[in-house]
Amino acid sequence: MVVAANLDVRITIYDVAEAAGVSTATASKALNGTGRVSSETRARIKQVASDLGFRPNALARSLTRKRSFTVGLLTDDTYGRFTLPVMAGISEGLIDHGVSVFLCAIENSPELAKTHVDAMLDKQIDGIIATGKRVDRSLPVDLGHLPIPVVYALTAGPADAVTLVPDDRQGTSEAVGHLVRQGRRRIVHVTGPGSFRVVEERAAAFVEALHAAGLPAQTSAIMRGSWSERWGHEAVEALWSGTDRPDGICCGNDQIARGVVDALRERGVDVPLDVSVVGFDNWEIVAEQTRPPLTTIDMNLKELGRQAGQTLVRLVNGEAVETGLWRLPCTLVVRGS
Amino acid sequence: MVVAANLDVRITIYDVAEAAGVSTATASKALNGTGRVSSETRARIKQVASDLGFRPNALARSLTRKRSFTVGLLTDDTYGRFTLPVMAGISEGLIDHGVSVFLCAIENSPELAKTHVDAMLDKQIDGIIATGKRVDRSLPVDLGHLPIPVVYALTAGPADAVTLVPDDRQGTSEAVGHLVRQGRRRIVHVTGPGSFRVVEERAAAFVEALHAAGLPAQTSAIMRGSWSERWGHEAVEALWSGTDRPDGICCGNDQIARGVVDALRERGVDVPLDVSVVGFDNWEIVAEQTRPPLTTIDMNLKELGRQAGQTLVRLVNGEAVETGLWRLPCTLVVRGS
DNA sequence: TAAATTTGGGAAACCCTTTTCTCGCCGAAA
DNA sequence: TTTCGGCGAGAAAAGGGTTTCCCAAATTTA
Repeated sequence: MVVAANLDVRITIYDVAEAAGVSTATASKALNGTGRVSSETRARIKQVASDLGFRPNALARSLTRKRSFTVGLLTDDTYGRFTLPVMAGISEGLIDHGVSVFLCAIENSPELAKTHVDAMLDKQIDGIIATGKRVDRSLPVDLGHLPIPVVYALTAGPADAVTLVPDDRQGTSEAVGHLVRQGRRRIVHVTGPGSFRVVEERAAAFVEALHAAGLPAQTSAIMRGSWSERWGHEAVEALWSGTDRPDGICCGNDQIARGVVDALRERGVDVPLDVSVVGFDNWEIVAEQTRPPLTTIDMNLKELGRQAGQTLVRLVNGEAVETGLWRLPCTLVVRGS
Repeated sequence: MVVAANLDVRITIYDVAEAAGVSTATASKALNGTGRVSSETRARIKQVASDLGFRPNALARSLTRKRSFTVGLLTDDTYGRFTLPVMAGISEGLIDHGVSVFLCAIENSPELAKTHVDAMLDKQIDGIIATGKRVDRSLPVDLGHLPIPVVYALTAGPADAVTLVPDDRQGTSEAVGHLVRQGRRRIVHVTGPGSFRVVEERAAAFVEALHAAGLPAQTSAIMRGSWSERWGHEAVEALWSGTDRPDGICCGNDQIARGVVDALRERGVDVPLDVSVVGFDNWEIVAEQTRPPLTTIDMNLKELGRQAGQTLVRLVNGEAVETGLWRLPCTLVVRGS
């Protein structure tokens, strides 16, 4: 049988105290495990609280504790391809600590960002996580002089803050390493626009990885374009119109890789028999639908989000945390290409 | 010149009252536009508050007002293709009302969902928006007996609540109407698994739209499969192995449409010269990269999110709102297919 | 001019919890 | 038997606002 709960009458600590025949001070101490309360009294109060279904009002608690167990999540990425796994990781990593997350989609608008930040400050949030879609761009709002800690994830932050990003270099090494292990010797890098810092980082790592494998690395082996399938097609056309055709292609993202694989198939080049292709991002919707499914690099964004959340909690708790850029490892995901 | 703000010393209403030479009661009334205060006094207090940079502590305010100007957003969709635009719309539609949004990724776990809901209830949220990836599935938590209003968006809700979904029927009509206007007469529908309710709704609307156009509509013109590019390929293969080939294909989503278009191109069938193809979802990353770019149906999910947020606010304000399923119109987006 | 209103503003209670300070009591040491 | 220390518990003061009276002065009405 279901007992009709008095949903619109919240049980307060006064009710608990009265029912247990103690003062609210004692009830509070008993319930929170602070202060000095005899174990019998403590047990009794806890029992009463549980019987009554008492749940403390977090607002009132935050008012005195000056901790709201709430943090803000700022993002300029409504498209969400990168941000969403990060957000999910943050949410997951924080709920265990009883921390809730305010979502703020700021749309690249400084005014909107300020509105959100002010609203959250008024709500006494404990900290902020800033996240975006580009590691080399910062959000259109200055979070540097806030009275609360800020952690940056997948967006540019100041040097004296913690900024979490995927380790693009290590990820690229993994990709090249895989191609080398497949016996590939003529490897090229088809990547995005040089205006993206990750492009140059990965390009440098690409050259380095080839060297490490004892392979020649011409800079001509690095082809920059857009982050699109179209560019994958164009790159293949350019490569196959010459005589020095590659047998391994390391791509800047999965969309380019998809274009490359499609273009190769259309030319009758077999993947992975004739040419091996590795993508980047492990964007499953693209990687799994490619024929054959893409071997690619996963940036472990969910884990990155989780760590961002936990780092923020540590900062809020006053723990010392090493500032600067944290590069989190990427993982090779082997599929069919 | 920048004045160094005392960031760690919050200005309270006591400070404002003292500086203005009035009581806190008067200050509160003046700032909130309530009670009876002379217009000069009101103006003076407002000026003082602004000079001091006073911002009320939302926690303290919520404690007495019993309104926290915070709502919860529950989602089981960490992949986010559908949810993210909805979330962005919610966030945008609510910040104008000074309402912040708690993000809860519940991952299909009832325990996690309950943890989140309890945490938010403790934080005195004013309402909840439940959102998901399937209109015919509900979240793994019962939100029916909560003391606060709940709005459902893109997920199944009880009949006595407001549930917002895209108008799949109208969207399908738009798609078919477009094909008909292109002069197409032999139109088929390549769609997803029959286990999805939207599939059957769209199928029914497809038949209806053909009738309305005076075209014959056999049920054999509806081909159900998976939501994948692969299925698009397979469907084309099946269709073109017969003699009764279509000249218009209405697809269940953009991925299927993409597969269809690719398969047609590989067969040397020209899109849109020989065959017109319409997708569904307007998932830009797919639609724009298809060759030619996909004509498709946009579900206006951001607008749906915005309306969900505003509806929730109205419910929180005690306004009467018509319950049941709200079908929000879709829009045809014409591209090259 | 006296009575009845209206007006502007303040005192105090309230929202719910935590925390500090105080105090009585009991057992142990002197 | 007195003193001291520790223990358990409560009173009261935050914490930062809002809101409900209530009162005195100014204004209107009779």
